Amino acid sequence: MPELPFTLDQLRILKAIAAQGSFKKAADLLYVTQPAVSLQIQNLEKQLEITIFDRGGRKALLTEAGRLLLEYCERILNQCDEACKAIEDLNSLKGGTLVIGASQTTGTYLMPRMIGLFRQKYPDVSVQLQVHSTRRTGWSVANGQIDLAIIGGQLPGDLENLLQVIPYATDELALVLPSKHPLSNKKELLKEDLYKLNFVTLDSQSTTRKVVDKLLKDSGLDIQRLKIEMELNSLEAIKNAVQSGLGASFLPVVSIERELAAGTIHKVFIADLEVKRELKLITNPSRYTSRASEVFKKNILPQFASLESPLRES
Amino acid sequence: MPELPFTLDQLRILKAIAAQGSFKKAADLLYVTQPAVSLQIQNLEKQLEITIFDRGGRKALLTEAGRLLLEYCERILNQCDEACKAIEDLNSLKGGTLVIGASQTTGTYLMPRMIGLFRQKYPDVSVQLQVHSTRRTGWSVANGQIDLAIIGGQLPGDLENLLQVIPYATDELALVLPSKHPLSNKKELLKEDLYKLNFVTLDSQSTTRKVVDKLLKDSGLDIQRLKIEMELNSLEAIKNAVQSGLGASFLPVVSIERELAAGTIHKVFIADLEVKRELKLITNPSRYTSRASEVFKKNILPQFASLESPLRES
DNA sequence: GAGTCTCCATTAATTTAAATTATTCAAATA
DNA sequence: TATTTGAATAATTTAAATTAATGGAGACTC
Repeated sequence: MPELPFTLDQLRILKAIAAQGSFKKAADLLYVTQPAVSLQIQNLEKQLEITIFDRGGRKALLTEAGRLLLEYCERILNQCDEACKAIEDLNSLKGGTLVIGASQTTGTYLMPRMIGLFRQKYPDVSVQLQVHSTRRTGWSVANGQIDLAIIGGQLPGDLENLLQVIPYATDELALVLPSKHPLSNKKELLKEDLYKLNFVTLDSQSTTRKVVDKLLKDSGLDIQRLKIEMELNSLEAIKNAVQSGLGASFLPVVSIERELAAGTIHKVFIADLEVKRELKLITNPSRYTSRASEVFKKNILPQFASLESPLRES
Repeated sequence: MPELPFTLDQLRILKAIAAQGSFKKAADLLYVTQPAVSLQIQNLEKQLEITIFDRGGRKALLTEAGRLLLEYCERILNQCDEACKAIEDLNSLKGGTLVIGASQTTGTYLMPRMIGLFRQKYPDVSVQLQVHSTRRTGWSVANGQIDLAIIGGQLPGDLENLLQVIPYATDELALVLPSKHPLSNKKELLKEDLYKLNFVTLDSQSTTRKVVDKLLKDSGLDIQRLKIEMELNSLEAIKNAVQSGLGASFLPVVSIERELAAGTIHKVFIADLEVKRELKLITNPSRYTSRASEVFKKNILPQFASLESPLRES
């Protein structure tokens, strides 16, 4: 790899002299002294083994070699300016990309609203949302493919230490019934009532399903006795199934806001049982945090966080 | 004019690290120490207020900002390389332009051969020949529009001091007669014989004409008594006129080599009279001398110079 | 899982380079 | 010829880069 025979400063000086037609004026323009300019040009001429300026008369005139160099000089300096601008844009969030990871639920119901708000504030940052399993999302954050993510499940142990995990919000998994279900007008059910219901659930691989199962089990219920009508792999499908009267389900409240308002499904409380899960923000502390990521974490997330979230403080 | 937030060296280092995936390897590649690389990148990051590399693991990975900068970096460095190559080409005469000035005579009969030889040796240098009066050529050399010139006449006094004038060759202005002229078979004429001839001459403005007039006058001839059949402004026209038997003329020998060989015109000597003029090389010592000009002066001109020329020495 | 190796960051000391001031030189203007 | 303006030069000061040595964190070895 060859050494560079000139510096950007020298090119800048060359350009200034060419524009001003004088070493002195160029020096004034660049806020340096005239000898500094003279020396830099001398160095440049020495290194390139060419004469750049005719210093004959009152004005400094370009030689042929000087004109040739000036052409490249202009192009190079323009590229530099452009690079600076691009970097500035990136810093001021007028560009760049933010990659957000999320689980199915948050990715479907929460993230779109967050991203909408973010894009409203920073329309020039392109945002990419990657909806994957908790596990895969965790790994993506670990190796830098994702800037930050919201997950609802439990990370594998090794990732737990590697990543920064901040409790972000509490997501209630509400028991919902078809609106014409006999139990749907009751304010509160007993745990035992659950055994009378037919459930439409997520498939058993899903993090949300696992969370629900664990909570029900922990509260003393025998989940084997619960009747599962069908297992679907999409929350939307489950919602439709419930609305169609096919059964009950535990669904994240964020996913059924519209349906609850429209009255097409009913949410019922269960005595002594709250099915809730912690949504957690995960980031990779050992990796570079982009401005966009920083801003998203500081300004956007708190607006959607529940009251208990540590993010509320910032 | 804003200060530049980075240097070419920094960009070079950035590129090397990105290519090698390691600070150390980049340092080795660039023949500098590792801390030098680290510091340069730190400065770059500080100045641009961005993080360029993820130094998390074993490898140095580019951040988004880093990738953005690298793109510009490559473009800028490419331009720099191109500029270097262009300058090198210019230095090694693989490019550039040589502007040569000449009077009518040398421009028509001498220069084309010289330029041919030059172009044979340096086919990538474009050569421009400007045929003008001695006066105008002198001024063009003075203000740098012409790199070097061969003139046959006398420069205005003010230019004489400003420019470097080197005697280059002696150009004989031979007396030529139509081949069927009664005097054309004589070996030598007497000065008085000139009064018997009809002359076809250049117009009285021309330098060559003035030179001839002066020499004849100095040798004791009364130029008023010489019969001038016609005045033409082109040597070629005069040659044709002589060949057609319209009269005699003093013509530069270089311009009539072919005609003498073919015997279509005759050259005759005059006793006690040599009509000769000095062809002079003029250059501008206060101006930059291009490589092409240097080479032309040193390598090409001597090959066509007469024995007495100082250029023969070099 | 302890040790070693590799790689990046940091610090201090030296060296090198660059900018500045002051001065000289040259050319153009009056 | 005297005066002014611009560029080159010399010497000092100042800043910056390099070197060398140290420290720390991850990765491979046994």
